[in-house]
Amino acid sequence: MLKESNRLRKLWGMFMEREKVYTINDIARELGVSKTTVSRAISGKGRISRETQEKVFAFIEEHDYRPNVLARALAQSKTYNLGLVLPEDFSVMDFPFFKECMNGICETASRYNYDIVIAVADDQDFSGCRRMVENRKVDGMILSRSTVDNSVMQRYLKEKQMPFVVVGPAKSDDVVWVDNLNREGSCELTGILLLKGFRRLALLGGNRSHLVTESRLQGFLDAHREQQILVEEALIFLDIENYAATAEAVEQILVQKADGILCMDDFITSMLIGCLRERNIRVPEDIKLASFYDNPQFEFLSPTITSLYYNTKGLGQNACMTLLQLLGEEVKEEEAVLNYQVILRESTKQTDNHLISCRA
Amino acid sequence: MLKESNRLRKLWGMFMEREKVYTINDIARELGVSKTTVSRAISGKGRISRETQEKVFAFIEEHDYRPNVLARALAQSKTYNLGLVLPEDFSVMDFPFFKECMNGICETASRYNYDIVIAVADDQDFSGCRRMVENRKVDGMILSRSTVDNSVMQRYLKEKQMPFVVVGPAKSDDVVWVDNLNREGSCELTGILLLKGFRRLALLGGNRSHLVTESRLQGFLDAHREQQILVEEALIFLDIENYAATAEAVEQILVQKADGILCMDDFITSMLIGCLRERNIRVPEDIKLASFYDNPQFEFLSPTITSLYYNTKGLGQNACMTLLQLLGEEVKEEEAVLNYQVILRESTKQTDNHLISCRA
DNA sequence: CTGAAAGCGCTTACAG
DNA sequence: CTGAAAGCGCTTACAG
Repeated sequence: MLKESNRLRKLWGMFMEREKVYTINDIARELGVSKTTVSRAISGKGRISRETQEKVFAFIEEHDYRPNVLARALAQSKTYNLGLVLPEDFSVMDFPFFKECMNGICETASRYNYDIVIAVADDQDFSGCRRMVENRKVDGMILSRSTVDNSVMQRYLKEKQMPFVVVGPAKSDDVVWVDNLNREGSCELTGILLLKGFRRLALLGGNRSHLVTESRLQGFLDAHREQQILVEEALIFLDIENYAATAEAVEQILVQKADGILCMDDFITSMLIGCLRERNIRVPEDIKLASFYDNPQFEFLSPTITSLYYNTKGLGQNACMTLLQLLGEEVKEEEAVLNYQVILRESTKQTDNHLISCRA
Repeated sequence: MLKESNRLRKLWGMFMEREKVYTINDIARELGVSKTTVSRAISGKGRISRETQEKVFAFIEEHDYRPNVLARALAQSKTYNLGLVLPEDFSVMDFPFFKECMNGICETASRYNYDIVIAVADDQDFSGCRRMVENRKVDGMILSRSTVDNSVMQRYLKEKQMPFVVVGPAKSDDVVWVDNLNREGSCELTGILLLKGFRRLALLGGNRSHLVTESRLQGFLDAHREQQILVEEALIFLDIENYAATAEAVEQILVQKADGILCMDDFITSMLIGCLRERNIRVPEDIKLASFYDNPQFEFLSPTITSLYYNTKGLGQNACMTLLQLLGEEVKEEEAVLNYQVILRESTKQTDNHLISCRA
């Protein structure tokens, strides 16, 4: 094992000398100024003459000097790292969400010269999160949307006075969070379907204790209220969490003669599609169908599914900006607009063609 | 904006005093020893009496002392961070791979008290990767499998003498990499199908310049050779990268009367399923089908797909261990076994029932 | 506007 | 086995 290890290290030229790496001391010496001055020139804090600053900049440029972030971190007791907590397992349907969100977070973080450190953690086991806190590896944390409750972890972070932002709806009031406009989006999608003439829309939702379920339900009701169309209570099915529940709902939907089905998320949609296919019910010929989240996984599906598109990357950016603000960073950019877009596709087609309604 | 920022910070009690956090100096003073001694007790390096060490440990335990990782990092010029480079975009089919792999990496890293810092980067734009290097935020890097070539980034890392490990097949010899046993797995799956009586297996593969395509092709050939069965060249289709190519291959496959189709990856599988469905060709009644990677996305698919399962989490763990070795860390645990498992499901069913062949 | 000095909290030769 | 001291590369009152 040791021999192997040495072989590998040699491969990397670990024993070769590295190129000279400058420190603030070197610069000070070369330029005949104090390192205080150099530090000031770089940070831009405190008074400094234009001339001196330019001299320093020139040197930095020429020798490609980069301040040692570690040293700065120690001096300022700041790490310039943000923690990103991801759940250990999540539904296949949620992958695109996490990836997009992460891209947004990384992009914004690096713009402020912060890095993202990840931890896999949930309420059952947040040792990964705890390590970060105890080792003081991060200045703050982003808790990415998790289906399961993580209030224990949140309490821990509060106790340790570690600033954090939650992506997704928060259960408690004194938690900073960012989220998609679930209620508004749901209202928009429902509204458009109502305008298209649907009168007996069925709604399939997940666990009723999840806040997102509640928001989307409210949006569904809002849209009906706005257009003064009565909601058929018997067509609202919540707690749809498995295939059996979906099948049962489909049974009811057929009996109640719904003219369209709205699924609150893509997990439900995928189960529903399976159900309908099994019973040889065709979409959109026999029944129309729409989903609340636009999943790339359905790209190859036939028929294509009418759905809501959310700006998930923007959500990640906002989460990151919010956290940076908490940390006292001066955030200069505009918040990303967390809009949604209804994308009409084949699954709700009647006589009209593709039509895109865009709320800008 | 500023006001808002202040409100948020108050929310966090940033202005409250934090609990006393001990330093190595405090311990030294309280215990009446030098901080050198305390440092030695903690690190276990150098000679130290049992008695003293225990005294230090007791104090640490009682006051829940944690060394400041930043300070240690500066003193040792080590960050105890590993970079994980992810591509900006990847196919939906690859999500499970990345997540599993990441879980493995994180798990191993934290066991050695390292953290994972992520960067989104590829050859087109690896500024995220570059920032990490320039800011010296990490001790080494893991480049996760990317479909596109990232040799420019690799050259950069070599030049900067930043140790790295590639997950997936490497193009060049002097690169350290870990990968699934693609050739062996492919041979195994093919072999089992041949044993089941298939004689005219078609093979659908992706870009022929990808090493993984080559490995899986070789495995396919190996299996035929082992059982002395002739390979029908006309049934091998490479460069299947879009729906049109898939459709064309299907056309040929029907003409050539293949009795089964092997897809090299799940992207191809999903296109193939679409194609077959469009032409009303039933699986497994009309033709059998198997895929080289076991994707949870096909969970709900009917029929279920016979496929190869890889230990992706183990792959991540190995990648991390390999990197830690490169960094001179004494890796004590066993390498995870990178096995594969052929999982027979409905899509290749003939008269026999479910059967699982497991190579342990 | 500039600098000397102390400090951030560790590690590590070196000397005893 | 233990300790005084220098050092890691920055920042930041404080004094000029």
